[in-house]
Amino acid sequence: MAVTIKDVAKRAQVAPSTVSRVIADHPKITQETKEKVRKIMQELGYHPNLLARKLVTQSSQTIGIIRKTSSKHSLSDPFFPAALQGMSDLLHQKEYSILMTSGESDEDIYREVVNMVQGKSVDGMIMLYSQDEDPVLKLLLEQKFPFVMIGKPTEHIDRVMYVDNDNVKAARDITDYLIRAGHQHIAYVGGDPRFEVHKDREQGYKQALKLANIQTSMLFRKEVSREAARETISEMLKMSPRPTAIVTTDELMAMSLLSALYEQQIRVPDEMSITTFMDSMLSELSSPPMTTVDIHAFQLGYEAAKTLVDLLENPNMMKRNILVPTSIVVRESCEKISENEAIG
DNA sequence: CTTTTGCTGAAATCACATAC
DNA sequence: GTATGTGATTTCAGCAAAAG
Repeated sequence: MAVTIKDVAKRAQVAPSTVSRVIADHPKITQETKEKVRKIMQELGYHPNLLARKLVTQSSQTIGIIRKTSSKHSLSDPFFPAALQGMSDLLHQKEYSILMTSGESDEDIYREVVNMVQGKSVDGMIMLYSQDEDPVLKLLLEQKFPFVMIGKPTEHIDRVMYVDNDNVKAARDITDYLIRAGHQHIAYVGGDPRFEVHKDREQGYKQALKLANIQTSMLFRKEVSREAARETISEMLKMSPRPTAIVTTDELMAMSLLSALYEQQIRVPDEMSITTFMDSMLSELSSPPMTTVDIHAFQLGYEAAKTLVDLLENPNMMKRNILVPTSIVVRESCEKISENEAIG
């Protein structure tokens, strides 16, 4: 039999309620009593029964994390571990544990979320994505379940607390950076436009071109794979005028494009500049090292978790959204070009 | 003598399985 | 079909001792 609060109480010659208050560090218990009880807990190897606690408090001290439907790469995408680190950093401080969806399909994930919500296995959720017509979002809103989104909601924006970058501005900035480096023909390789983040960045790219009076936009939407990257690059090489710079939305995409450029013996950055969002070790260690838009994924995760915990502690709190600033990290993958080269 | 402090100890409560 | 047991928490009336 496991040691219970009553065993501790008996041994320490106090009431069970006193032991409970010691655990909670209640201010009305003297330091002396606390020390005595804690010593007994040590001796007996007592640990609170979390199931029992959950039963009475109606809280699991657990946060659910909803990943987007995984392409096979979703766990290798450096965004995920970086954001997870930020979330677990704060959640650990606040003594919450983490429960993550593990499903591969939309249906699996939806079912897992239903289980978490209806089964009350988590107190709140963090969504790691924002997608059009998302049944998961609909469910959370209908059930009035506490959650925070990383990304900007496409609908019900007044009812959702979210943490995001200004992706439109970030994409505009990085495109503008290339324009000011002399590039006139800038290709953009985006992701699935059902996700808000991809829409925003695409829009930012277009805005920058428009502001610079550049007519030709070269837009690609590809999945992340070696094959798709090869296709993209060979399509680009056939274009006239040929792009001298690439903006990508996804770090893994950037790496696969870099690899495809290498295969085609296109020199980076001399013949082709390339830049991406997200800034992990991959960008730092690639060859050449990659100029990136650092979206501060750690901070996105951290702020999302912080907002959620605040909300759980104070359910009536005012709706709050956070924009995490982005910054351009300059490395060797982009180069200035002269007017002549740009035309030729 | 009254108030405050620091506790007591019983009871209600939670969701659910199993026993009666 | 109802009663019971699980373990921790919270509440509440109440008590003894210390403080005012």
